Amino acid sequence: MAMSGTDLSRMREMNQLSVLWALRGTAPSTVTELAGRTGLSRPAADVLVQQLVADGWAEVEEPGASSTVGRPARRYRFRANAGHVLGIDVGVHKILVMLCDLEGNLVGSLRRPADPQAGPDERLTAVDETIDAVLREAGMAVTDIWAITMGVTGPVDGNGRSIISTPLPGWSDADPVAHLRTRFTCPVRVENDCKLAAVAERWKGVAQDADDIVYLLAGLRTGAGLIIDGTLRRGHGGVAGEIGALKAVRWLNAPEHLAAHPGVPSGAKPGEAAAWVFQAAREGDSGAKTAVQRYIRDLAVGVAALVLTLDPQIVVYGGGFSRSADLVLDPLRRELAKHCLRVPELRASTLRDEGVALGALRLALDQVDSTLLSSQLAAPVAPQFS
Amino acid sequence: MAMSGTDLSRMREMNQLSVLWALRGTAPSTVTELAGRTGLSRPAADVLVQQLVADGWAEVEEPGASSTVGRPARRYRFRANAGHVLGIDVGVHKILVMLCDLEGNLVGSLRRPADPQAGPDERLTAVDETIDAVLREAGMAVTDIWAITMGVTGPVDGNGRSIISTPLPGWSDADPVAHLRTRFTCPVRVENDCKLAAVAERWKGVAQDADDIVYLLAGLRTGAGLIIDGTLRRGHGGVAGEIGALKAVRWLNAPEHLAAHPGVPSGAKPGEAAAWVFQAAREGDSGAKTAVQRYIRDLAVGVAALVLTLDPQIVVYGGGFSRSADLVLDPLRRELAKHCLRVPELRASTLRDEGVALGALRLALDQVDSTLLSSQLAAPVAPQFS
DNA sequence: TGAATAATGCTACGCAGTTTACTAAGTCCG
DNA sequence: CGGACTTAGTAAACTGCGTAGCATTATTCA
Repeated sequence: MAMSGTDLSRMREMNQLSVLWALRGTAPSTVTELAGRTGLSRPAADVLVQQLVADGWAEVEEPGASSTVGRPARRYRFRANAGHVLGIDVGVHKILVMLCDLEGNLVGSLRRPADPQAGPDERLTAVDETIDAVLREAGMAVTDIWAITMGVTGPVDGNGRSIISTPLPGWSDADPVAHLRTRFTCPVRVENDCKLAAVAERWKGVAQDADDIVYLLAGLRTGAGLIIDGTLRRGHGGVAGEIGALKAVRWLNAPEHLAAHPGVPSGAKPGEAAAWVFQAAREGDSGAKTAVQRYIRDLAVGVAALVLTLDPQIVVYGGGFSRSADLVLDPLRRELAKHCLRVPELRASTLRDEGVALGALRLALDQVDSTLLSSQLAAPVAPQFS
Repeated sequence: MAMSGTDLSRMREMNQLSVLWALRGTAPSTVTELAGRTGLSRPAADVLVQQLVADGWAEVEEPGASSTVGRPARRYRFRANAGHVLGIDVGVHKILVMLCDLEGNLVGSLRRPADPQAGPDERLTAVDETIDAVLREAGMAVTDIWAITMGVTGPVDGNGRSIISTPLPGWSDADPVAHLRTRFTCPVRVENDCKLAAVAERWKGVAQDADDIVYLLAGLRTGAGLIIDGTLRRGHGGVAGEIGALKAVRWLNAPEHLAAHPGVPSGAKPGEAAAWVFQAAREGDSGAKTAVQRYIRDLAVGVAALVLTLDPQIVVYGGGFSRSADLVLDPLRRELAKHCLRVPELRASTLRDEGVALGALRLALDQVDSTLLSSQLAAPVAPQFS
C-alpha cells in the first residue's frame, strides 16, 4: 500500500525494464517495434536498448535480406543465454534434471533411475552427479546457474524440508536446500511435486488458458496442486491440497482398487498392476472395469471437495495414471456432476513424467524474474542466494 | 507482463498518488512527514499536496496550539468525505444499510426487519427505502455515492445474479445490479454474504493479521467465504467455498441436530431452537450437549475439507451461532485435529450481524481505490458505473 | 527583545523523454 | 540506371519534473 515516490533515475530503470520485457519472448525486434510495444518514443527506446546491449542483456542481429521497402532495421534480441536455471525432479524411482535458459528453452536434461531404498545422502549424491553431467554436457559452470528448484514427493515446508511424511526413505531428516547451497550460491527452492506439476500445466501443458486450476497427480499415491488466480498456492503451512488426509475422502485407498485387483498376474509391481488393470478394462474385462469404476468413484469424492472449495476453471488429470485418462475422464466427469454445483473442465495432462521438472524450471524462472528483472537492473550475473 | 513505458507526466501522476496514499489513513500530516513517507523531497511533496488541495482531494488544517519550537507546520488531511460508499446486507429477515466515507468511517446506518416471504420486487423496494432513509439522514444525494456493494444469501454469479438456489423467495429471477443501476450511476456489485463477511473479518474483525482465511457463516444454513493471499476468492463461476453441497459433508444436516432436538419448547422458531439448545448445553443438559457435539462433528468434516484444501492461517467462526462460540471452538478444534495435517488457528467472530454489511463497505471501498486512486487522478467525483 | 529552531518559498540545476528535422540505407519503378 | 519513395538512425532544441541549496518567515525560549 505504501506507494513510494519516483524520481527520474527510477523512471529510467522502469523504462529499461519495460524495454527488456518487450524484448523477451518475441522474435528479434526493431527499435520501432519496441517503441510501439512500450509506448515510448523511438529515440527513448533506442538509447534504452543500446544500454541493454552494453550491459549484456540484449544483442544486435545485423539485418539480413530485407523483405520490405525502406532502410532495413537492426533487430535486437534478448540474450536468453545470459543465465540458466535448473529444474530437478527427485522421485522414488528416478531423478530428472532439466536445464533451460532465461526464456525457458531447454538446453539440457538427463534422467537416471534411482534406487527406491536409497537414503537421503545417497539420493542427494545421485542428484549432484546428475546435475554435474547436465552442466558438463552443456559446457556450463555452477556460476552460470541463476536459480534452482527441486521437486520432491510429499508435503514440504517453507524451507524445503519434508514434513509429516514422504515416500522417500529417511527424507524427513534431509535438508536438500542446505545441501544445494553448499555448491550453488543462487536462490534454491524445494517444493512438493504435485504443486510443480500444476505449474507446468499452466506453462506448457493443457491449462495454459486458465488462472484457476486443480491439478491431480494420480498414481499409486494421489496428490493435488492448486493454482488460484494464476499463482501457485502453498497454503500457510505448505500443505494446501492435501485433501487425501480426510477420512471421508478415500484417496489413499482409491488406487488399491486397481493394485489389489485379483486378476493381476502375480509378481507384477504395484505400478505395473494398475497399468494391467487399465489395459484389461480397456479390452472389456468386466472385473477390471468394475475396479476402475470403484477407483474413479473414490477419487471423485476428493476431487469434488477440491472443486467445491475452489470452483476452478479446469481440473487436470496428470501423473502416472494419466496414460489411462481415456478410461478415467468421462466417468470422472459424470461422478463430479453428481457432487458439484458447477463442473469444471476436465483435461488429461500430456506432459508425461516431465511435469514436475518443467514446473521446477518455471518456478526457478519466476525467481529470476522477481529478483533480477523487477527492481534494479544490473549487468547480468547470477544472484546471490535468496 | 506488458510493462508500459513511463514519461514525465505519468511520473507526476504516480507521485501524486503516492502522496495521496501517504495522506490516507493517518493523522493530518505536515509536508515534511509526507516527504519522508513517500521518499520525495520536501519541495516535491509540497507542490503535489498543493495540487491535491486544489483538486479537492485534501484540505489544510491551519495550525492550532503548536507544541514544539520553531515555525508551526501546516497540516494536510485527506478529504475522506469527498465521496461515500454504501454497503448493504439483504437477508431473509432483515435489511441493513451502512454508509461510510472514503476512509471507512461509518457516517450512517439503518437496520429494518424484512418479511421473510417478500418477493424480489417488494424486497428491493424495501432496500430502496432503507437506502433513501440513510442518505436523507446523512444529508446526501445519490451522486455522493461512489460505489455500492450488496450482499445476498446464496451463490452469486459474476453479474450479481443468484444461481443454483437461494433462501430469498423468487430471488433467482431478480437482477439486483440492474435495479440499483436504475438509480445509481456508480459501480454496483452484488456478492454472496459469506464472502463479504470474510472480507469484514480481515478488515475490522479477528483476522486482520492473516492473509489466508477460511470464514464460516454458521447458522441454520452453513456457508464459507475464502480469502487467499489477502484477496477474496470467488472461484471461476462464483461458487468457491460451497463445500456443503458434498454429500460426504453433512453441513445441510448439521444444524438439524440443534433445531430438531426433542427438548426444545414447542412453538420456537428454528433460530430460537438452536439458541435454546446451546443455552441448555451450557447449563449442563446432557441431551443438549450431545446435540451440540453432533453438530460440531458434522460441521468439522466440511471445515476439514476446506482446511486441507487451502491450509489457511485462520478459521473464523461467524454467523448467528457465533454467539455460542464458547461451546463450539474447543470441541471443533479437537475435531479438526483428528482430520487435518496442520490445524489452523480458530477464532470466533465479534462482528455480530454486521459482518456482511461491513464486508460490503470494504469491497465498495476497494472498488473506489482501484478505479479512482490508481490510474489517473481527476477531481473527486463519482465514477460512472464499472 | 533577540537567539534558536523549524517550516516555507524561491531559484538554479540536471536529467529524461518528446518533438522535430535531417541524414543514411535500402526498395520500387520508369 | 537513376530518381522517387520509404523506413531507420541520429542529433538538436524543448519541455517538464524532482533535487539541492539558500533566503525568508513564524514561533518558542531565554
